[in-house]
Amino acid sequence: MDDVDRALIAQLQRDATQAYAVLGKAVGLSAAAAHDRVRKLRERGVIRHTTVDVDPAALGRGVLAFVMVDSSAWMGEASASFAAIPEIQEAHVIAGAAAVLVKVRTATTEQLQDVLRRLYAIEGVSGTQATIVLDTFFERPVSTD
Amino acid sequence: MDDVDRALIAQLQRDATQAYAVLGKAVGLSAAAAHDRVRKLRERGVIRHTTVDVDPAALGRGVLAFVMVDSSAWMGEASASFAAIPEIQEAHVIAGAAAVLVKVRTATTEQLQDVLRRLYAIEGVSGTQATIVLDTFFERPVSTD
DNA sequence: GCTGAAAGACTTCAATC
DNA sequence: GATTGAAGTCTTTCAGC
Repeated sequence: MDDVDRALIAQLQRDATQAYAVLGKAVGLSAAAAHDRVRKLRERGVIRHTTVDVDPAALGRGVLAFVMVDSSAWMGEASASFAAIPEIQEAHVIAGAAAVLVKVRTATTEQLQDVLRRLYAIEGVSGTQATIVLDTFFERPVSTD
Repeated sequence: MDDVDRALIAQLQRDATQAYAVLGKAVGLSAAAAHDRVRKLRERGVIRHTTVDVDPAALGRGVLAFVMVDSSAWMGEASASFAAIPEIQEAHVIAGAAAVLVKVRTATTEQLQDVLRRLYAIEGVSGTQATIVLDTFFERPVSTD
């Protein structure tokens, strides 16, 4: 994991459709060498997978909210219960109270309310505090700096 | 934007390196037809770009926190100030108080403290409340369901 | 809007330094 | 590890339906 690897990752985060010849030239490597480096980064799990970034609004998910989910019990094993709600994009166990922070995307605020209802149905959930996002400044890949 | 488009997007979110022949077969289309559909989804901005998903820990960003940034003034134009801090992965203007919610990834909690210091240096910022993530249940693409 | 085929470009591997 | 060159595969385009 040296500076060349980091430069390759930064390039791929920007555009993973680049040909290895172009990618190599950008970091000062031949196509085959760039290919070999990227292959190893994938093998080692540094690069998990290649995906597409989709406009949430185009998929009918224009409303973004963060919801703090309070619970009366340890939620460390409740991952599947949250994953079963497709509107939930992320779920994190947080420090402090026994709580989970989730990132939710819905089409409307009515649907957000419905997600809250489904959250309450999860065993142990005792409360929710939703925070609606008015504007997203940016969402970007993990920095390689 | 029909069910076939949604199926194509779901496939690409899972693995954007698939050949169009494979992609087409998965949704019941020829390679050329799948290619044409995906090209149009890109043109229309539904698919914004193709990227790689990187393990944050491998990049020395193993600590995740969400920070609520309170301010004494309207923060609607402060995007660049947040973007200048590479440890900040996301920044959202939220409803309620004049506040911004940011997602931060650092190597250590000491570095998180340093990010808080840099946040305070932004014009108008009056306070921060950091919430450290103990465990991430999941982070996934926007659902096509 | 889809199919099938052809041309060109890219990935991928082996040999070599 | 990196490079060069060759082989195989995939992307991309276009005429036809």
